[in-house]
Amino acid sequence: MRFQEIIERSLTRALESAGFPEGEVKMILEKPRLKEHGDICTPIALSLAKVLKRNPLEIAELIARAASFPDDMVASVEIAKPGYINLKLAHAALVRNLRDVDKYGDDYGSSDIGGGRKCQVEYVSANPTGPLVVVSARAAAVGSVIVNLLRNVGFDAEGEYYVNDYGNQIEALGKSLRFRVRERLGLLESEEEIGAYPAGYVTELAAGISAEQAARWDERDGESCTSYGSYATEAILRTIEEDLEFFGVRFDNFFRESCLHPALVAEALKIVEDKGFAYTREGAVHFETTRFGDEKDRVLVKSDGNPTYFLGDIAYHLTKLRRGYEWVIDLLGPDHHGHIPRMKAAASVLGAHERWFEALVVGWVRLMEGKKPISMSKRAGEFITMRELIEDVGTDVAKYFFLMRRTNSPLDFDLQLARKQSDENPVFYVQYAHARIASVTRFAEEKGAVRDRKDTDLSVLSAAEERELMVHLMFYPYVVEGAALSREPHRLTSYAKELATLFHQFYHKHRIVTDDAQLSSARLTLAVATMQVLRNTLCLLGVDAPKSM
RNA sequence: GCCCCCGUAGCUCAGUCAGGAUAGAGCAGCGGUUUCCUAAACCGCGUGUCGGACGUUCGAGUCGUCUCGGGGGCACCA
Repeated sequence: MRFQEIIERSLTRALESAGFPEGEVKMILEKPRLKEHGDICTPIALSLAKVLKRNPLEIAELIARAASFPDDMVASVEIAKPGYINLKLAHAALVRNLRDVDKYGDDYGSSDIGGGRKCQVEYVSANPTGPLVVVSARAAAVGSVIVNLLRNVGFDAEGEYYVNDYGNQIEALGKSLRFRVRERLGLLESEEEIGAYPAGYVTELAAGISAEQAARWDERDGESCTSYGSYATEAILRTIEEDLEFFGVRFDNFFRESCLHPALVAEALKIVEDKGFAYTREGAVHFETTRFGDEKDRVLVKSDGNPTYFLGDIAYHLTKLRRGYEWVIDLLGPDHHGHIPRMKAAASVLGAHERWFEALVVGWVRLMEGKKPISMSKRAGEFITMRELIEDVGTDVAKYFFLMRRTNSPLDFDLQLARKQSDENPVFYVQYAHARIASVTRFAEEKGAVRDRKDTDLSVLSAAEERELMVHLMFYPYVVEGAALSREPHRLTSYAKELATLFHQFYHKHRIVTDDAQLSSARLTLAVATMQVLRNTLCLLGVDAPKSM
């Protein structure tokens, strides 16, 4: 059982025996900002004071007196100013945790609170009409970490990429490709237009198509350009997959929109109609999403008889429901946040429970060269791709930058800063702590210093820096759990940075490998535990944990 | 016009979901630390209208209303 649970239970019992109503207020454990306030605090008495209209300090006093914590868990209980109850962890608990880190290793911090429930995170899902751009890189970083986090706390989580390989845009892409092919072959007629995708990568694709091939496609498809379209889509999709691989992001599945047509799309439509949420106006079938709080009703079938993207998306989510996911998370691009209400409406009509569908919006990424924003225009074909970004700054740096901030907040990505292989670059700070410990263990080995797992007397770790480091290690499972349950990867980067700081401070003040075999062994145990937790954190972030730098 | 996101230190951001203890980091700037396990490190130096106003509260960066500024969305496109 986690220490938080033990403490929560003790506090709940204390509330009971002191005669305070249980469940009236939520049990909250916090990490105090100031060291003097102990390791854990709870404002429970303050919350109760509000409900009971009594003096919070008195309540805190009564709870503190009624509470009995295990001696090997809590060393002291204090009440403070407005009504806080501050707890100090027992050294025995910190030591026990150190042994747990050693024992569980890569699994330290994982849990089973997900209960094996099957869930899915859909992310990136960029249209296969061009290379991935920078905002997709951010989505890739964030989405993959959310999958890692959910798995780590016991969910059966999968990552999926929805491939929109169907519809107008594919046809438009085909037209642009045909233009480039005919351009190369000198077959262009004066009135032909380049179409929606003038960028250079289409020209490159055109180079791989022979005159014979083009002639066959033209004969078969005429103006629809479907063969050009599917050729381009497949080629682009392959580079997308390669680029994601290069970025170290792996999907469990690429789901193609084309396989939804026409059967599942028809089925989805029928469900909306059968449930009475569809009507026809001006020849188009509408979905009354306004009944679920959307701004306006949305078209499902256009008056030309073709399904909209939205209907396809409903069919797609129908498959998610049928594939047995107990909940699904969609990472949406910043320009798609307006789709959330209609998707919630759709999920509801499909019969999903209230919280089945969750949308997370990934914020904008603005690339900066120092203070200057880099202007990008997708139409003009001027943009920096994900590939170019990670070739420029490296995958670890790119990922870390994307994961340092809250998912939905806009991000200025400073290329100048990211390129620097120096202390200005936060990812190296954390990696350096890991490499430094690895180096110390090598040194210890040379000197014959041993980290004896069983017999080491860890009670000698009594310095302030040692204690703080141990406390922080103890909080790791709590941080992972919080990051997973709130879908906030940036908590991991914050945690890693703090842990690195605490280690560097400890390292600076105390020599690890000395003539004192007992002390060396104890400090090595602490250092190695820190390395393990740094590695676990970096692993969740998908960032390398180097043994030397 | 309606809706969503953002507005916290010179810069980039945590903290807002669960209201509480003197609002925190990093970077930039200035000064210091190495006979000793990696100085990609450590230590010291911060007078912030938490965009603004009003409200709820014993208590508001956090909740509510209004407002200002920045971005985005409001297609029978995907």
